[in-house]
Amino acid sequence: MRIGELARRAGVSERSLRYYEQQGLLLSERTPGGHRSYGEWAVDRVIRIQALYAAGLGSKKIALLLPCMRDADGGPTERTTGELVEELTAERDRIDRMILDLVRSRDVLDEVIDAATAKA
Amino acid sequence: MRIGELARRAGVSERSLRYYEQQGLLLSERTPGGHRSYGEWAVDRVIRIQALYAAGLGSKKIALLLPCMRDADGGPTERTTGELVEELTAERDRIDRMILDLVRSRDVLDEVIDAATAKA
DNA sequence: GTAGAACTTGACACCGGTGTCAGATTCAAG
DNA sequence: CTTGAATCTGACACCGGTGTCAAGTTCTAC
Repeated sequence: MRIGELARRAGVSERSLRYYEQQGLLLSERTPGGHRSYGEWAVDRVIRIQALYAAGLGSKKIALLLPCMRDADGGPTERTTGELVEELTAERDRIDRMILDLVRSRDVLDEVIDAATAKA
Repeated sequence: MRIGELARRAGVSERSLRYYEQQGLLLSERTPGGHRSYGEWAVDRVIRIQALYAAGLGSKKIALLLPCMRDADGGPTERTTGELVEELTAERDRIDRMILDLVRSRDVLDEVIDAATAKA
């Protein structure tokens, strides 16, 4: 499939897909004319990339992490090095804290919403 | 207390505190010489502001939301308008989705970490 | 009074993923 | 062919909370 379809199916812009490729997160075959061409595996990968971005990871960390993930994209599943494990653990802990903060903020919002809704 | 102590106790920079004030999120008394002075309530408020920022809300939304929160700061707890409730509900749903994404990303990280750790 | 820490305002820069525009090229269908 | 849609590369801008520096003022303790 080509970039337009991938963008639509993965729910991101074409701009972002080209950016991901530039960051080394997403490979593409090329047609003789230079247009990008993707296999089915690309959809899942892009969605995963999005999730990691949303989790606050930067391109570099994601680039290190992706090859270590056993996936449907048949990647080589590289050996995770000790140093990387440390970084990933730090990221996981950061995400855990972020989740706690978010839950609290959501509860605060719920409280306000409930108070306003049940003001009957 | 003054800005330095507040910054230390709330875990943010003085820069941020001045910015919050500029955005109308944090009031301060002033000494005759113009230095900011805060009561104890400020610590909780700043922490709450931080949590909302971390949840992806912008200054304007937070400014609308803060007066509606019943708190230890003795704020007037303004009436939440219908329009605001809609916005807040949208924010809450967005945060919910964000939490789900984060949990999934964290689980992915855990998987990679476990795989690398238990490779014995 | 006086020294040094703390505070003031104002300005400039950054980050990094994304939007968007321009101009050129390619693809697919008639 | 030809034509219109799709894609290509490259560049510029944005956002918005925060870091940081500069020059000046205030506070506090001796």
